[in-house]
Order: sequence, then C-alpha cells, then structure tokens
Amino acid sequence: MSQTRKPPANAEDIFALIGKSQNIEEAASALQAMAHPIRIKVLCLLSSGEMAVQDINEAIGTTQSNISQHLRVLRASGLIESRKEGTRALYFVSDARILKLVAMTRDVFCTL
Amino acid sequence: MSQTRKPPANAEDIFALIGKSQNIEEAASALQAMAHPIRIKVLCLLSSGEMAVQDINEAIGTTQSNISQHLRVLRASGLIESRKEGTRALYFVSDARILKLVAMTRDVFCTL
DNA sequence: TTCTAATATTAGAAAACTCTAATAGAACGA
DNA sequence: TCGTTCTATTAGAGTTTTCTAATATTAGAA
Repeated sequence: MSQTRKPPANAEDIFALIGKSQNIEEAASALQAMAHPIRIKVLCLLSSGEMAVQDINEAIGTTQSNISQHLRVLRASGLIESRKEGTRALYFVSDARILKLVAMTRDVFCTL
Repeated sequence: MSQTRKPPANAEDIFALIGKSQNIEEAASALQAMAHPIRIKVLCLLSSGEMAVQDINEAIGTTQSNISQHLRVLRASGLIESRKEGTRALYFVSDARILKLVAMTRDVFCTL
C-alpha cells in the first residue's frame, strides 16, 4: 500500500467522486467527441449561438463533407443539436452543461 | 450567410475565444488524453493526491500493463507527472488547471 | 419539371488507439 | 548473488478514427 497518504478506499467510494461507472462512460464519450481540433472549433463557434453548416464551414475551412461528418459526431454524442430552416441546417448547443464545459476548456487552455 | 444572427467574423476573431490555433491543438490533445474511462478514473483518483501504480491498479482493476500504458498516455500529454520512491512510482496531478478541468468534468456529468 | 444550392451519406485507405501476452528493468531483502 | 516485487516496454492483432472523393438527398427557384 502507498504510505504517502491514507490507503485508497474501494473503487465505489472513490468513483462516487465522479459518479457511477455509467457516468464515467458518458463523460469519456463526451470528451472523446470534443477531442478534435475541428470539433473544438465548432463548439467554440456554437457557443455564441446557432450557425448554419455553410458558415461553420467558411469559418473553419475544410471540406464540406468533413465538417458534416464532424457535426454528426458531435450530434451523435449529444453535444449539439440541429434544426432545418429551408435548405440550411442550423446547429446549436442546447445543453447548458456543455456550454459550461466548453467555456471551462477555454479557461484552462488560454489562462496559462 | 446565416440570417439567424449576425454573420460570423473571420476565423481569427472567432477563435480568439479559445485562443490561437496552437491552443486548440493543445486542448484537443489534452481532451483526447482524458477521453477514456480508465484515464478519467485515474485522474479522479489522483485528484485527491498522489498514488502509487499498484494502488491505482487495485482501485481500477485491470492489467498492470494496461494501467501503465494509460499512465504513460496521461503523462505524455502533460496531465500528470510521476516520481520514484524506492521501487514504487507515484503519480500525481501537478497542474492546478487540470484539477479544475477534472472537477468541472465531474460537475458536468454528475449534475444533470 | 429541371436546375441549383445546401447538406448528408457512403466507400475505402491510412493512421491512431487499445487491449493481451510476454518480456525487460530496477530496487530491495535474504 | 538470487529471488521477489513493482513498474515499464514491446509486439501484435483487432478496432476505431479521420480523411478524401464521389454520390445522394432535399428544398427552393426558374
């Protein structure tokens, strides 16, 4: 056992810190979805409000197909949602928790 | 252009929100390093202070090799550090920003 | 309907990730 | 030294991710 601090409690006690095992899986999924430069940029853009795919695409600058695929990843993991308006698709962050997490990521990596 | 809000500024302006492109890469790397159930658990454990590999291993419960490899990923990305004490290796989170990010992740995924 | 603009989907190759199993290395005690 | 404990590394297979290129779909305009 480690002598540098009190011995660890059992796994349940410890992971109660973050929640059930299910929460951990969920957190891992969400972080995984965030963990790509393009997707972080998208989340940043959408932090200010909804945007059409075309505008996201212009702001970030890659293939339309590529953006579309990244948007799908974000939506599949529940980080963003979308609605249709005519021929355009508008994406947005609906969950305040996600907005918080994005803001926090910004804090952490810009406030060295 | 989107008509639902004012047109997007250029990419530089927008990404000033999160920082330079380099920061985005850095953030993506860190999130990627966090984005695994085992590694989230490790970060949770280490949030309370340093721990030896063996103790981490017992708390999480997988192969010693597997834990070691995950620890390496976390260390390679700068999320944790380690020191030696005799035959044991003690791992810890040295950066307060990371502690904040882990705490935040906990907040977000446990406070539905 | 036909054309066009906006978005989504598919396919496939290359790269990265993650596990298991085996082995290596380092520090300590007998 | 020899054996043991703790940790790290390597190798390899299986899976997942990510890109490009091509194609499909959808809605509106002409």
